[in-house]
Amino acid sequence: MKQFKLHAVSKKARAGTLKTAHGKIQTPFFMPVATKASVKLLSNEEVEGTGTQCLISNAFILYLKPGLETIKKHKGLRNFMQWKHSLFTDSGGFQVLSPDFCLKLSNSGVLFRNPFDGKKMLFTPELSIKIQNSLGSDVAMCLDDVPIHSSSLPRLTQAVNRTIDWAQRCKKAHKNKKQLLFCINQGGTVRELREKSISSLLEIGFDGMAFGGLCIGETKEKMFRTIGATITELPESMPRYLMGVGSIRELVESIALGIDCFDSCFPTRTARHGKAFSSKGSLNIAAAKFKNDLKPLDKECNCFVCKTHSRAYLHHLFKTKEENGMKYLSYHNLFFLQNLMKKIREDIKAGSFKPEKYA
RNA sequence: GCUGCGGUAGUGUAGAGGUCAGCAUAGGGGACUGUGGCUCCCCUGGCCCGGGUCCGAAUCCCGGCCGCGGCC
Repeated sequence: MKQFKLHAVSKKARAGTLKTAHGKIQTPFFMPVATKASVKLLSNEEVEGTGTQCLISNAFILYLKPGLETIKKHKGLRNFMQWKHSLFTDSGGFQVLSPDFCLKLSNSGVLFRNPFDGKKMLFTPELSIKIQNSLGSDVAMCLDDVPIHSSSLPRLTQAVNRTIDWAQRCKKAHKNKKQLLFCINQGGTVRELREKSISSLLEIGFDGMAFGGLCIGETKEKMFRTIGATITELPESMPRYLMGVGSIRELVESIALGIDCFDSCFPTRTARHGKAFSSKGSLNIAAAKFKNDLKPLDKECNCFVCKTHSRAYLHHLFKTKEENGMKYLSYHNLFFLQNLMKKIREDIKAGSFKPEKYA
């Protein structure tokens, strides 16, 4: 992949650059989610301030609302939301399969009910790609079939085969030459299925490879074992994306296995629920012990929240449901995470990356 | 002074002889991982006080105390 350049490898951990139509992303990197074209509670300037290089939005959700017409009138999603840097779009595979939408899953696609008008519609690989082409994101994701983690072997096998078939259809439908296209492997925590998924997808040929259907309830040990055992099948030149991972420990350990790219709602959602990342483990700011704590969330963090506000103040904002509390913790968590990613990139380049160091 | 109504977790309330006394909120703790943004789970905590009737009383009766209303 000529868009991806590796600069350094420290054991299995990699540092590189992913070039998109709108910038160079230093890897490994983390994307906050802007599902509905906005990182919840934060302005673009604030998101930039956290050190974020790239966001990920959601094709399916944006297709439902505001719809493609509005976004086309703005000449694309980046322009619509005024995000100046790189942007991924997720296919919508993860969302459309939720019981809220999904009526019937079949080889042709996902029959779903549009909650805004009640109409039944078929969401297909071709439609997902068409939407993502119109949105004009820098990286589009293939539509995949994501089985729940407790699925039977036949169901996992079906999902692997269907995801391969859908990836083929996505590739065929993909017309936007400025947009990279990443595929997604499946297979639960069954090594043979993952390997089959990976080899078939490699044959079709994509700009990047995502691990899908992980971190959805299986044990962390199984997740890491699965990634570790199958990531070796990938060519070095291919960027590897672990979808849906956003907690410190999982990020660090996945980077140690050779993952380059992540996205997750975890840092911002957990922030809205009062939990702040820190170098000494996360803290629940609403807990009574912080009522009179004058210290910042993390004394080593340079974010404006830590430089300005005490834990006691943030505790107060949560207890009184002032929404700045959620905003400040969202900002801090993203800043903390992006700062950690930066340190990790530097350490990989310096050859001093050790997973134990950060968690 | 007389009379009526009412007193149930910190707060607001349900409960009309047998309830593990229900609910909401506050308080304490936990969860959240390709987000339909204020979610979910767990825990603590209560029948105003005395008597009486009854196998059994938050519930019925009597007396007190307190609150609100009405009348002298």
